[in-house]
Amino acid sequence: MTDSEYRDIRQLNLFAQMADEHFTALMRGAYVQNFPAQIELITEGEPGDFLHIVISGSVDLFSAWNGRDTSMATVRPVSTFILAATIKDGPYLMSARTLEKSRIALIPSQDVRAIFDADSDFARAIVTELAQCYRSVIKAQKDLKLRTSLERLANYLLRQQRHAGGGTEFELDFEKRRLASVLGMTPENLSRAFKGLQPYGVTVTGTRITIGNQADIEHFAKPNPLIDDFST
Amino acid sequence: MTDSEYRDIRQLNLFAQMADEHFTALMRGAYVQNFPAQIELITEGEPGDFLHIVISGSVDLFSAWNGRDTSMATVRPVSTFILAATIKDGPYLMSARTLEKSRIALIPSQDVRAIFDADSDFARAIVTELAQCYRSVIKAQKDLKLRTSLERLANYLLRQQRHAGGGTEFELDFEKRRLASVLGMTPENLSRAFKGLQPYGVTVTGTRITIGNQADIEHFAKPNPLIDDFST
DNA sequence: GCAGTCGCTTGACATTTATCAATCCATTTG
DNA sequence: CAAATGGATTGATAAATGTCAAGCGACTGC
Repeated sequence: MTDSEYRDIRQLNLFAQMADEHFTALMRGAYVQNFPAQIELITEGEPGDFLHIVISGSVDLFSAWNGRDTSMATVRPVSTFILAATIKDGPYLMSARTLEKSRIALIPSQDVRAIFDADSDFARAIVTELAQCYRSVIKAQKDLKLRTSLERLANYLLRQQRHAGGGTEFELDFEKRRLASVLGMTPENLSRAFKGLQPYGVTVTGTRITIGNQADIEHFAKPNPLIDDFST
Repeated sequence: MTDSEYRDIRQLNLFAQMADEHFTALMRGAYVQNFPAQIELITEGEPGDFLHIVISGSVDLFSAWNGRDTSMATVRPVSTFILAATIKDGPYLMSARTLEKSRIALIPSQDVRAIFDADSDFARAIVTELAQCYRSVIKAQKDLKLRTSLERLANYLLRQQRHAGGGTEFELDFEKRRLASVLGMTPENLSRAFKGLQPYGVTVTGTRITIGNQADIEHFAKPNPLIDDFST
């Protein structure tokens, strides 16, 4: 692990406040590996032996049942994933695969649990992180249960726009087939949904989105902080 | 609060291991109140000033957007709800209403956060509880995204059957309109879904369910521990 | 450069789910 | 007891969403 990677990890909310000694201990036990694209890092159901950190690249969390599968989330650098399985010492509930060439750090779950007991700042950070994750999933659940696919897409675009700086033009940050899966629809339907947003001034060219009329699309999407804000 | 209620709360996973002194301090600051049925205890968006504990009765957690609403979960005695808002010191993401006459304890969120810092056993219990909650929502999300409404109902019935002891006959534990909302469908569709399960040996009389052919319904439902087991 | 691959789009169609209206049925209430 | 209420059911219909098949277009690799 390079010094700069080490510092990036140290600056994550999860690790920022803990004692140097404990952070060093965690990092000493960590493995860092480079993976090519499309490698399955984790298979759901396996024991959650490692806390994962994406240092670079990106990772898709997905799940399968009865021949179907769905993307649950995308993890981008620098952040951790599957903290809950680590804490509960339970099986992974989601599988994970690299979307591109990625660098991943693996910290043994045992170490995380041991240092949780020894470092109260780390304990507090873990609690905050878990609460944040929980609330994110609750929001996703509300999005799914309360909105149609067209509304989900519209609100996704507004979130993405804000994330990209708020300009009228921005890029989708992943391929459409996976966006469709994240939004809980088929790729065919996503195509049609983009067309369905044209009357509200949304135009799409490849991965480039243009919001032609901010008021129109917002009036349609009705974004709500209790569903769409990252922070709350 | 009666002695027996006090003991019931003490025995919750969240409070079982903490120091007596700290538990007593939490309880000293708590309010206990009786509410009639159909009272809105919490409105989403308000600051999460209290950790709630259902002592008796039951509470529906729900959310609304753009004129629609959906039940997210039902809380039954004895357990806590909206721990995450308490921890994050953020707004409630869900509203809560009593389903029947209920007795509720309210613990100021500040107290919870203060004692979290002072009692490492309590801190550990909170982390475990949050991880559990997170994983439950992930499972609910998989249920919603990977299954049709008929499949969700079939798996719900199997879970409920197991929860009721595993016999061929058992009772639904809440009214159908709300079951429909929890499962993400309309009451009309739930009615039809019950009919749709008849070919698999499921019969319904009021709130009483009979599983006529265990193998048949399981073959259709394909329950999966990573979606349907409470514990994992 | 060109064949092959893969993702995206489109159209036709099927399935699933929601909506609306009417009715049934059990429970409550006067 | 009768009327009223509210949930449950049913049927007819509409809307949303998925499936299948075909074609387009960009990128990849020989």
